[in-house]
Amino acid sequence: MSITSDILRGHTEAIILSHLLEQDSYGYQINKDIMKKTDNRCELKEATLYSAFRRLEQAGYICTYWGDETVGARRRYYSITDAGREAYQAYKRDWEEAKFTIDQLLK
Amino acid sequence: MSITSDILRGHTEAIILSHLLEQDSYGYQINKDIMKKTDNRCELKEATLYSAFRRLEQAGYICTYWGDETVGARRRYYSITDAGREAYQAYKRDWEEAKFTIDQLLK
DNA sequence: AAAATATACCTTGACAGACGAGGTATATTG
DNA sequence: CAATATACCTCGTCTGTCAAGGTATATTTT
Repeated sequence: MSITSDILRGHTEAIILSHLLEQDSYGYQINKDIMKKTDNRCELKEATLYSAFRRLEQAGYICTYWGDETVGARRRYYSITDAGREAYQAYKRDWEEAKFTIDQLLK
Repeated sequence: MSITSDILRGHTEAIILSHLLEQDSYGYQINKDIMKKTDNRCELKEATLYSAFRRLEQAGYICTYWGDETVGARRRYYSITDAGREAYQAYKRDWEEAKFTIDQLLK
């Protein structure tokens, strides 16, 4: 059983930011890590992931740089900014409150 | 602080079904009740509510009938069906699992 | 050596749900 | 008699997800 798009929606950016709190990473790796962390219950589709990266960069929550791979495909790394860290905390508060509120309604 | 549309998304139908488990009700009342239950943290906008009613009816999860008001505006009542009750239980399981999964990702 | 798979990036267009803005009608209150 | 509350509804816009497609390099399998 996997999480539906409509429930996932609104959490994508927070999930990415959370991941970048631990360490800089790149698209393909983030994708794999999220699946692994959740035993494949949650998969951010590539198109979803990349559109979220664009929004996060636009908002100044992440910045990017190319890795210096000498072998293999090039990697675009993402790094969380201070504004991103603040945004993450806000997202997290929203989530805690939303959980409470939705629980109130689904009795 | 109120819950964002994107987090709410995917829960609208479940929230309505949950409400109808208690008793038959009509749009305007459901709207007010939800706001009251959540101290105005969650408001289903009218357009959102009515489009959800259409989907739920289409799916056979609710059925409707007109109230027999002798005074005041007419009311269209909604009633949950057996299929609706089952769908609600499925929604609820999804929600419990989604909570767990998202919590895993937002550390 | 060729084919398949894995790693890694990306874009385009369709789709669905939330909602702002608008509309209708009746009853009550100031 | 105007304003507010109750009660219904539709249309069109916006936004995030994702299926489908593309590129390029490295490794593994046949």
